[in-house]
Amino acid sequence: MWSIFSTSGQDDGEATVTGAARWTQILRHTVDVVADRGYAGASLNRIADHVGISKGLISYHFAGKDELLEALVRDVFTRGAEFVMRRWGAHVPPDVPASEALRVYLEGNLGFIAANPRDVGAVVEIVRNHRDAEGRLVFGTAWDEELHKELARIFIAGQEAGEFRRFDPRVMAIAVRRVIDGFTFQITAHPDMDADAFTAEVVTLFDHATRATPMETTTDA
Amino acid sequence: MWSIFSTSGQDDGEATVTGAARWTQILRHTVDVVADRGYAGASLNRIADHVGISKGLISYHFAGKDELLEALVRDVFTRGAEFVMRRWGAHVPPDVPASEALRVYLEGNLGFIAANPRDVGAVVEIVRNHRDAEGRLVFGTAWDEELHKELARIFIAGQEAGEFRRFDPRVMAIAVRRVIDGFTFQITAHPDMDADAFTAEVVTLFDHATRATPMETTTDA
DNA sequence: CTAAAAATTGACCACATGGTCAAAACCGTA
DNA sequence: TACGGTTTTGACCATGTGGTCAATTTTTAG
Repeated sequence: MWSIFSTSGQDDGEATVTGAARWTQILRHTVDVVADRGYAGASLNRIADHVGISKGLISYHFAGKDELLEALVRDVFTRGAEFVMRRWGAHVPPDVPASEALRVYLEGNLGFIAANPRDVGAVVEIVRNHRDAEGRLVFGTAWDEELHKELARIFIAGQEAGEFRRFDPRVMAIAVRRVIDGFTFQITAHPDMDADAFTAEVVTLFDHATRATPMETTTDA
Repeated sequence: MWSIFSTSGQDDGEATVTGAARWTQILRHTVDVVADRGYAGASLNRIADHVGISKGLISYHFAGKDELLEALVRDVFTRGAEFVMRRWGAHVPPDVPASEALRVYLEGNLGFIAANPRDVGAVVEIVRNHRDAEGRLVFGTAWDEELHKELARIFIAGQEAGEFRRFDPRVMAIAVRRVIDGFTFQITAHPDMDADAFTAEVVTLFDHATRATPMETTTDA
């Protein structure tokens, strides 16, 4: 699970302590700039100004803007994966019912977002906008594909166990991911919202959406 | 309903036939460029090249890039509203059950997207990215707010009628809108997908998500 | 204390951006 | 044909972009 990037933790190629600190500092400020000026507004100049350093220094620590953004995405993603896995390990014994797995998945993801809204916001912005020279999304497609496959596995397991009704796992996966990402926007736009209440609503929503109705609990079609 | 823009139909300020034709032509090509190069990749130069005219001519027909993008959004939005309203009028007699209203809402929206994926894709791209000089989203917030309110009305009606279970109408509205917009991305990434099947799945999903379970059909808490 | 290494600056580059404008081409019509 | 309005171009502008690099400061180690 969670395997788009094979990286483990800090992939920060900086040798010295100073270097690593700057590296982190630049990433943190990049998050801020992207989060409140958007992908298009996050120029190297603006980021440098925001950090309080010269633009050249960014180039000293990162090969180019692409690498900076990639590092940002990788960093937040890795932390998110750790966060979710920690919860998973704590709450999910082997062979849990799929509905439990789904609940933990949702709570984990929404929990991480609630705790790091700006970071996740920046990542979403980048994933949704960063393109190569030919105009193809750099992360976009593969990213979604991976996350959807992951969820689909949970759904299929639940359907085979008769726990979930029959539905297209792909469509349900899209719905779940879309709602999760939507939460990022919501919490950004309304920072004072009740994240736990939102989470509870979403969990219930998808519980109803997936669970087999008593009469449908039969075997195959 | 559907009232962010008070405009009715073509707001095209062009007096002559030629002018109106160019106006439309530029908008159509802008859709194409935004749809496959993204918001950031849609420069006036690229749009002009794509149309086969000089950049200056765009400025002749539109006061600026902002106005061009606004016109684009308004145009597609208006057509979408008409599309949905037509279906509504055809299929929805007064005092329909809320579940029917929701179904028609979903089918209308997804139907329009399936019929005009690139146009809607471009609009989503613009709405999600276009910012003013201070970095605030120009459409983003108000846009969502309006659409959510609309859906919330349906949900509240359904809950008052005992047809829907008790849930936060706001959260459900967010979920519905997120899934609808997600469909735009899906159909863009996989143009050969089965839109009707997807629609059916989504309708079922939200039917389960909203409908009151037999035992819950009671009155208030 | 000194010399090498690391970190940092600021000037610079080629290029793209949105926007302007005078000149030219096009057009209907008197 | 000549006029007047509309349409269209292409050169131009100020600004911003990502990126480079020699020169400089700061840190580290011998």
